[in-house]
Amino acid sequence: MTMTLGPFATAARQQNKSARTRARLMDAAVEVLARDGFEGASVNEIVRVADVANGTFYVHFRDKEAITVAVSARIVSDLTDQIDQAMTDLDDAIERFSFATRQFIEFAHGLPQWGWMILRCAPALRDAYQPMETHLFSDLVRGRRQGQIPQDIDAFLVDTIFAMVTAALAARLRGAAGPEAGSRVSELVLTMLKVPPERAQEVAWRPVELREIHLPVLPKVRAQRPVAPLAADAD
Amino acid sequence: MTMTLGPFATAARQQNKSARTRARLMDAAVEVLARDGFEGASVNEIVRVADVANGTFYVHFRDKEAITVAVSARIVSDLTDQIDQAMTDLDDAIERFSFATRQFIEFAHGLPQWGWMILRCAPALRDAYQPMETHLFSDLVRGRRQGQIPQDIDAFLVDTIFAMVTAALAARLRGAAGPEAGSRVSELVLTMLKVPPERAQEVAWRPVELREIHLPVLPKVRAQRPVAPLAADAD
DNA sequence: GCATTTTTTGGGATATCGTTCATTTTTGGG
DNA sequence: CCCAAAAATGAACGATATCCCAAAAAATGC
Repeated sequence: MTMTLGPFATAARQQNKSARTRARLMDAAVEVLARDGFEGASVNEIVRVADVANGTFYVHFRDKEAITVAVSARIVSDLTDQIDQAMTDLDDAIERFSFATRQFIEFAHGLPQWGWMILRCAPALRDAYQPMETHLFSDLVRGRRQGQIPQDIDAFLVDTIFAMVTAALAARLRGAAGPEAGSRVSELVLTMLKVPPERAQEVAWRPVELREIHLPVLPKVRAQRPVAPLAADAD
Repeated sequence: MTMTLGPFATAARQQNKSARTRARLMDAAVEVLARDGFEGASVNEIVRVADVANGTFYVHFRDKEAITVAVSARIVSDLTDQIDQAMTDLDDAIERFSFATRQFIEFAHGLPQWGWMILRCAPALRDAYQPMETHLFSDLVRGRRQGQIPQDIDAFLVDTIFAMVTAALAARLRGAAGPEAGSRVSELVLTMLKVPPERAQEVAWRPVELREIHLPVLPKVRAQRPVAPLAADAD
């Protein structure tokens, strides 16, 4: 009966029961959403995977959408935080982009359910995943200001780049591409941005130390829930 | 009671009743799939939209997946056929790519439900939409052989380009981009392929006459169904 | 107009969906 | 160890899902 705990449940091991159950529901939600997509997922399936009574779900979340955005928010913030931390010493925008892309792909590849969930839910819940694009955007305008990116940056371009990176992630997850996926797509993007080819290639393929996956960020422990007569949706 | 007929139903107006109801089911399927996605769509909803008894569905299709691949196959073949026809006089691979991309996006924009259906079902039914990538692939290797594309072509690259084009289509459909979407993404792709910038820009933005939407290709009229005791799935 | 084949119909069997809520179990402080 | 608060439970609701099939309706050939 010693179930292997998911990332959220592991992180919540030291918290009170409510938080622990909530975490198990979130891990289960990731699994189901990754497998069936947002529209195809069902609350019943989530509680089945979480090994929890159906009524328990509604103690913690209002409905399917609520748990999806809660999980998405955590995934997005955990990912961007970790990648940011791993990049504190990088200033050059080109290098930052390449590193972030590679780290992101290898990261999601190491936690495939998170990766699949992102791929399957991002189109359905665009604004929940907006922070990732925003992050990307700010790094790119930095590069523009540094004079390294000749191309003008706007929403359309960021959208395009995001699509390229997620396509690379999809290829990586389905096994069509190996660990070089991040480098390949980096180089393609940089070339597209009219970065000089030698530099694009050098930066994209330079060996780099990717961080270990260390997830999720331990949530702030709160002694007791203050009020909350009914489930809270967003974290 | 004079319902406006969808593209399939219109094309099947002159055929026997079986073909006509089948066509109405397909139009309804497009509408529902575009709105709810593959996982979220239900047979019940399709028959409701088609204004047909639920039992009728199973006379024509085995299940949801069967009708989805049938519709997808028709959409893909109709689209590629029409675009091919409009390109018969174009030899230059660069120009072909740019034209096809622009035509494709404006096309799907003129028939938004088809566009949305492609966007929402392509990830779930990759092989049904493979022909589009294959088409793209062959045009690109042609350009490679013509010496116009310095970049090597492989599945990963085609995947990436396809993702870029569909992202542009999505932006166009949701109103985030105007008619320039096709040109913009064309130029980006060509730049990525290391086509000289001036040429990329010239080809991508040169005014071009896009064909009228003329759909779907009238299906070959067959006097009578020969046998088929139970529904056929693929066309 | 009639008989035969083709096609559609709609209700029924069965399963699962989301959701609520009265009840039971677990938790933790004194 | 006991008791109040917190949390989890699972039976039960109506809605909706898929799929089947005997019967009705429509189309077709003579």
